[in-house]
Amino acid sequence: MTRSEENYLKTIYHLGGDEKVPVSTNAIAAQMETKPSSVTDMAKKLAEKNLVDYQKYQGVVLTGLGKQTALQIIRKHRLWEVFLYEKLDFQWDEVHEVAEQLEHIKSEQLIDRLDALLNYPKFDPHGDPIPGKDGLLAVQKKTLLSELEEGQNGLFVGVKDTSTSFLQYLDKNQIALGQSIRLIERESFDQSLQIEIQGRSLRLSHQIATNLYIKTD
Amino acid sequence: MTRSEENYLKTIYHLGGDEKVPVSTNAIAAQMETKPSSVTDMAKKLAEKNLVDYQKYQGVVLTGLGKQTALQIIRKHRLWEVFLYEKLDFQWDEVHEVAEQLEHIKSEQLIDRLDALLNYPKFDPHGDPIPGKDGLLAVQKKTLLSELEEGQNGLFVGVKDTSTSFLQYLDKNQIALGQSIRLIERESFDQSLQIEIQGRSLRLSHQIATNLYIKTD
DNA sequence: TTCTTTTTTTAGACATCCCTAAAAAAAAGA
DNA sequence: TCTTTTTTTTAGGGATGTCTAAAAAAAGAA
Repeated sequence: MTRSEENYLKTIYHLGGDEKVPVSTNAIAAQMETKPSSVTDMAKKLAEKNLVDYQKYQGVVLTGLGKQTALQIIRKHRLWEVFLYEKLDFQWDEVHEVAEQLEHIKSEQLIDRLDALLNYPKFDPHGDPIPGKDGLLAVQKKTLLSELEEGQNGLFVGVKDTSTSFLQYLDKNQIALGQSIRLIERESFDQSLQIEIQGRSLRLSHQIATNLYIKTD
Repeated sequence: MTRSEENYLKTIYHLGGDEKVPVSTNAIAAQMETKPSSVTDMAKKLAEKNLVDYQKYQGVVLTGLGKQTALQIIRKHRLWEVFLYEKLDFQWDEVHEVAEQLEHIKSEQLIDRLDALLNYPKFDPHGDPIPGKDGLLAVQKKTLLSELEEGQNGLFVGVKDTSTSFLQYLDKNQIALGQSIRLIERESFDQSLQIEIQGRSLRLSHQIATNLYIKTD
C-alpha cells in the first residue's frame, strides 16, 4: 500500500460518506488538487487491488476492504492529532498538516501504544470520532447550531469546517469544544444568531452557525 | 529533499564518520542493500544539490551542508527512538525500525516539541548521542570493554552493535545501560572476560566485549 | 431528439528511483 | 610492467505517479 493509494482511499471515504454512492473522478481530483486523468489511473489500480469498485464513467465506490483500510488511516490521523494537541501543545489549527504525514507510518504496535498513551480517546481535537481497531466509529447525535430552536441548550462538540481561519476565529472569540451554548434568538433577516456561551452573550453569523456541531440535551 | 536522498545522506555520514574521507560507491551500496549503479545515480544528484562532493571513481564526501542535513535526520531518528522507548514502552531492539520511518517527517515544530516532551535527552536508548539543533554532538569518552585493564571499573554507556540479536542477548543476561562494570580477569587463550556487574559475576566472550562501550572512572 | 457542454478516459510523455548488462577505470598480483 | 580482478560508471529499461492534449462518453439544453 503506497502513500498515494492511502491518500486516495481517504479522500474517497471523505467524499462518499458511509453510503455506497459512487464518487466522481472530478470530485476526487478537485479535492486532492490533482488532475482527473491521474484519478482515472489510480481508480484502475485500486480496483485491481479490490479496494474500490470502478466502472468506466461511473465513478468509484469503496469495497468493504477499501473502507476498512480508509478507516484505519483515518484512525491513525486522528490519534496523531490528539497526540500533537495533548502532548505537544499544538493548536487545533496546526495539527492537521503534520498528521497528514504521520498517518502513513506503518506499525500496528505504534498505533496501539499511542492509543494507550492517550487513554483511548474517542474524538480528535475537532470533535471528529476516532475509528477503533475494528473500524467502528462512536456516533454522536449532533445538530448544526443553525438548526437549533430558540431557547434550546446544547454542548459544542465539533466543527464542520476545519480550516485554519475558521478555527482561529473560534479561538479569538474564546469558543472551545465542550462549552455549553444556549440559543437566545434567531434574526430572521440574515439568519444570524444571538447565543449565550460561558456566561457571555455573542452574535454569530449564519455561516459560523452552520459550521458548529451541537449535542442537544 | 526526498526520502531516498535523506537515506543516502544518513548512510554516507555513518560510513564516513566525521572525517572528510571519501566513501566508496560499493560501501554505500552494500550498506543500503542496493546496487552500485543506483548509488552512482544518486551521487550525481546529491552533488548537483551541493550535498556531497563527488568525483568519478573517487567516492563521495559530505559537504558542510550535507553533513548538517545528515545530522538533523539522525537527530530526528534518535529523538523518536527515545520517544518510543520512554513513552510507548518499546524495547530497545524494537525502536530502530519505526524510527526509520518517523525520521522523515517534516516539521521543525514537531521535533522541537518532542525534544521538550522528552526533556532534551542527550543520548538515545543505545547510548548514541543525539545531535542538537545546531548539529553538535555530546561527545563522551568511551572505551570498548575489551580494552579495559584487569581490575578497572566503568559504566556501561553504549552498544556498538545494535542488532536485535545482540540487544536481546544483553536483555537475557540483564545487562542494561547505566550499570557499572568491573573487569575481573581476562583469559589470554580466547580473550574472554570475567566481569562483575550489579553484584553478579559473568563471563563474556571477546565478541561481546568488543561491542560494549564503557565510560571509565 | 439533436446539439452543445461537461465529464471522463486514453495516449503519450516526464521525473524519480530502481534495476541489469556491458564498458571503462582503478587496484592488485605475478 | 603487464595481466587479472575488482570497482565504478554508462546505457538502456521498468514501475510509480504525475501531467497535457485529444478523443470519447455522458449530461444538459433547445
